[in-house]
Amino acid sequence: MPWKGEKDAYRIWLSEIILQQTRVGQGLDYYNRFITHYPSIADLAAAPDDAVMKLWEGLGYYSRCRNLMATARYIVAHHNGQFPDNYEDIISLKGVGPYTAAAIASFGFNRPHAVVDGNVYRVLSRVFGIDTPTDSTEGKKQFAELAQQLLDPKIPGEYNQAIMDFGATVCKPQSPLCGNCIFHDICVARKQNLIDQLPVKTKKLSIRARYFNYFLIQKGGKMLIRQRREKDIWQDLYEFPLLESDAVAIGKKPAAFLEKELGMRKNSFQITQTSSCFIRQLTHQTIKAVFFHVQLDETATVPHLGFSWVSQDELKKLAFPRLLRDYLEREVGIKSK
DNA sequence: AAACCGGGGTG
DNA sequence: CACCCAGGTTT
Repeated sequence: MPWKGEKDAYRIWLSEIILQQTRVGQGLDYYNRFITHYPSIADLAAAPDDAVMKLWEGLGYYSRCRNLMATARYIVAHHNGQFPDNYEDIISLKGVGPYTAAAIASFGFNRPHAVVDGNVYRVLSRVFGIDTPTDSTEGKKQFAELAQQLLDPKIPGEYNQAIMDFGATVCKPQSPLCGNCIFHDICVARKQNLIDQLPVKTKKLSIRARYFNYFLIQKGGKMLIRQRREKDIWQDLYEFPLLESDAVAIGKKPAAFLEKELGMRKNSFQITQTSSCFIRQLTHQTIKAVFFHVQLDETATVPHLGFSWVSQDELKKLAFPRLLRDYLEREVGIKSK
C-alpha cells in the first residue's frame, strides 16, 4: 500500500478519504490515479469539477469527492496550500470526521490521537468483551475513550497502524485467527465463545426498491443527458432523461413522459427498443432499471431546460453511475476508457 | 438518534 | 443472501 509510512499529509488525507467504507483493493487504483493526475493539493484544487468526479467515477459515496474538492480549494485559499497540522483544524475540514482526523494527525504529524474504525471496534469489543453497540452514541464514546487510553502517545502513528492491521489480518470479521492470536489467553470474547457475537450493531438497514426508466435519445451522433442535482443518490453525476415509477411495468407512460416532461411533439418519435430489467444493488436501495431507446424523426423538437446534447467523446469525460456506465458499454457499445 | 449516502468482496 | 469495508453528513 503506497500510503503506508507516507508522511505527506496531502497523500495521507487523499488515501483516507478514498478508503472510507472502501476496501484497500478497491481504492488502490483510484489513489494512484489521483496522485498521478494531481500530485499536489494545488493541482487538485485547480481541477474542474467534472474532471475530478470523472476520476472518482465508480467508487461510490460521491459526497466524498465533492468534499475532497471543497477542502483542497479551502486549504489553498485559507492555509496557503499547507495542510493543517493539528487535530482540531483537521477535523473541521469537510469530509473529515473523528477517524480521518486521527489518522492524518497521527500519521502525518505524530499527534497522539487514537483512530477508531471498523477494525478497532472489532478488536476492542472482542478482547475486552464489550457488547455496547458500536453504532450507538454511547458505544462510539465508550470505544473512543478506551482506544485513546490504550494509545501509546510516544508512537501514535505506529500504534494506530498496528491495531488496524491486526484487525484486518488476525481479528477478522469472519473466521478470525484466534489460534495464532497474541491475545488468545486474555480475549474475553474467545474465552466466553462470543467471537461471532461481537462487535454488536443494532441498526438494521432497510432496503427500498426503486424503478428507473431511462430514455436513450440520440440525434446526429449525440445523446441527451442531464446532471443529477437533487439531494438523492448519485448527486452531481450525469444520467439520461429519467422517469421514476412505482413498479417495473409502466405501460403507456413512456410516450406520455416524453411528451409532457420533455415537451416532445406527439408522433415525432418512436421507441425502437426496450431493454430487459437491469438490477443494481446499492447498500440501501435496489435500483431496477429499464432503458428505452428513442428514435426521432425530422420534425422532432427536443428540450429544453436542464438537458444537453453531448457527443460520445464529451460523454466519456463525464461521470455516470456504474449502472449507466455498464449499460452504455454492454448494450450501446460506448466504452468509457 | 436516525436516516442517508455506492460499489464491491466474501462466505 | 447477509455482512462488511481505514465513515461522514444531514435531518
